[in-house]
Amino acid sequence: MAQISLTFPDGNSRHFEAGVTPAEVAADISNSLAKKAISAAVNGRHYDLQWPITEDAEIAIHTMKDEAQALELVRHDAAHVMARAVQELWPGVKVTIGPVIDNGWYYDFDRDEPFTPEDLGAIEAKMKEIINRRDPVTTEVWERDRAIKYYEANNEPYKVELIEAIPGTEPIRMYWHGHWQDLCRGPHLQHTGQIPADAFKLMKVAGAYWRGDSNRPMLQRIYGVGFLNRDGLKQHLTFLEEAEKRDHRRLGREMDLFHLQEEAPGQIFWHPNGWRIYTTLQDYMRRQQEAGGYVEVNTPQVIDRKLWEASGHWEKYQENMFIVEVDEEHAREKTVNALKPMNCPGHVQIFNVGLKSYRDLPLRMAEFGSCNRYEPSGALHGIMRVRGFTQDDAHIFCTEDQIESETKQFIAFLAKIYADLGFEDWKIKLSTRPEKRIGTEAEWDRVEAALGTACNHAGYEFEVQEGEGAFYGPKLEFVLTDAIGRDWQCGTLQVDPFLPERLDANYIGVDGAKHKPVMLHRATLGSFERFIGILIEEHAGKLPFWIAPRQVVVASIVSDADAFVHEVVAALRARGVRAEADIRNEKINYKVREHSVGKVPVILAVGMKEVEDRSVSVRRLGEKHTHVAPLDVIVDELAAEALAPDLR
RNA sequence: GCCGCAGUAGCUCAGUGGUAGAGCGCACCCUUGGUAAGGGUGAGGUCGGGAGUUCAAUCCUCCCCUGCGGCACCA
Repeated sequence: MAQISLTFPDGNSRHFEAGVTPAEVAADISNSLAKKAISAAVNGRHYDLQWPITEDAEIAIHTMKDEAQALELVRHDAAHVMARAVQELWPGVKVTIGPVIDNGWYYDFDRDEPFTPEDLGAIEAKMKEIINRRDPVTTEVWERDRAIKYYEANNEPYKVELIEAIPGTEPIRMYWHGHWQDLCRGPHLQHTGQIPADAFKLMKVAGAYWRGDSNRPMLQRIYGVGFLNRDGLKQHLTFLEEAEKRDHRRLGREMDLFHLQEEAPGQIFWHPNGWRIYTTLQDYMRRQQEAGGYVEVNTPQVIDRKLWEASGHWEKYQENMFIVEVDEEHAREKTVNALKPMNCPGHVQIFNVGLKSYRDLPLRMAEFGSCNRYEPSGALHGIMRVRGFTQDDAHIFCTEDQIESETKQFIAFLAKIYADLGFEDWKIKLSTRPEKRIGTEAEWDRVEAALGTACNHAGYEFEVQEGEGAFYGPKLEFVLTDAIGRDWQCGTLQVDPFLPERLDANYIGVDGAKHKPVMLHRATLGSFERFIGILIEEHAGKLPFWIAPRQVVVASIVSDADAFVHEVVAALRARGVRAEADIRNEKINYKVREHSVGKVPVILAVGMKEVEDRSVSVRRLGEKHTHVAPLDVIVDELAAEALAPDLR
């Protein structure tokens, strides 16, 4: 038998027979390591303890102390144990796939009856039982045909389909947890007893399409979360509870910012407090855009279908558009119009008026464009995904040569704004050519590279999403995260050489001939609605002072101070601070509590002492202590703080 | 759009085949209180909408709407 040399993390090497498994290596080191081992790293690859090693390699044996690997295995085995529990409880339920995800795993099942919340409890109990059996996990590589026949005989058609999709070069690996069997690429734990039985929880059941395809059967997905110990689970559940308190829908109600109601699904009724946030942001963005070399325009809401046909929206996007037909009885001519879902065709109309020269490029045309899209009902989500929204949209008409510098400039523009708004943590995704696309490979090569280099030159990393680009061009997505870790695309930059073609936009080049400009669609915040949602969740409602809708409440401690309260409010308002008086017949404790819950950044309390020396008692949100400041000092201080970052 | 769950007072929620309850909030009164809920009294509901079963429906059945969690979608 051939010998191989295995090198351990401490640098020592030893010889073993080729085909030795990590389990045997561990046993060779010590009995206790053999018991504690969960998997191995062999030349950097996460390796099952049972897989044979056939060549010289670097090896490390993992135990539960190797947290990343342990979590991966625990969750993966828990997914299998869950599937086993389901099949033990309800024989005949078909199994499909069950991957590890953030914080846990899911497994998709095909079963006629829906799983109920009570079922989850039963499954959890059965899982604990299986874990306690400490069933060994074993594995074999099977011939493809044998595996297919096996699954056909067991009435598991989804598994057959999975095997058929595995490339011929890959082994078909079967795993057993005791007598229960599943197709799996591994690796896995030694036995089910290595799963901590008190550190997982089944969270919810949801529908999910087989292979993510809405034309295929709807399966039932059970989600679980799992950790290495009870504390890990507890921490996660606490995090979810805390996240619930940051939910913008809840804070929107508590802070009296907006509401939604069933007569206008997906559209927002902005209350005074919410609208102050909106207009403050919009004013700020308008200044940024002016400074950034944009011109602002405004275009119609309701536009004849002819223009949408020309732009291609009628064909490609109609099912997402609100179509407006004028009643024939009331109109001399019946026309079919659509509410604009995007601003681009309108902007091209403005570009097209008069002849443009290369000297006009790049032309940066901005609009706070109010759009309506008929989003699928299931996609609606608070104010983050709505049917009526306003983009801080702009289209940059430029030459292909200018794409890179415009992109770079835009990223810097966006980064500054995100920083001003308190976001340091965001990421860029580059979506590249999709399967269905127009244009030549060479064109795609050029524009994708231009976006990528622009990012690099601007000093930003990006994640590539292969095939996720628009059919007309690649795009950059600027992604922010909500309270429970869901990603939302906010900013975007998309290259579009196509619309100028369709809508016949031209400029006269240096050569005196007509040329087509390239269009960059770009948005910084994305939509005010979504961005405000993220902003609320990011700050848990405690918005930066300059954006806070109610910046200061001046509260009287005794009613004899009421007159001075009004004087303080007036002084603040005169300096541009959003201040309100609270002279209600309530104790100061009550007022402090109420305005703290309402996330008012500053409470100024006024009693007789303050009246006498013309001062106020200052209490900042989140701080327990207070201090007394002379009126004119605090007015200066808050007036300075109320300025937007770009005006300081 | 698909799967599942839910909809009772402004909010959070309890409840019953015989037309409804709590806490908070709101109004009024007492209280003038020094930094996260002082006390009392009172008003407030077509029980999401429609149809059906029943002597009788908020409750049971069906359809629809909206919301929530996922999936799909997201120019």
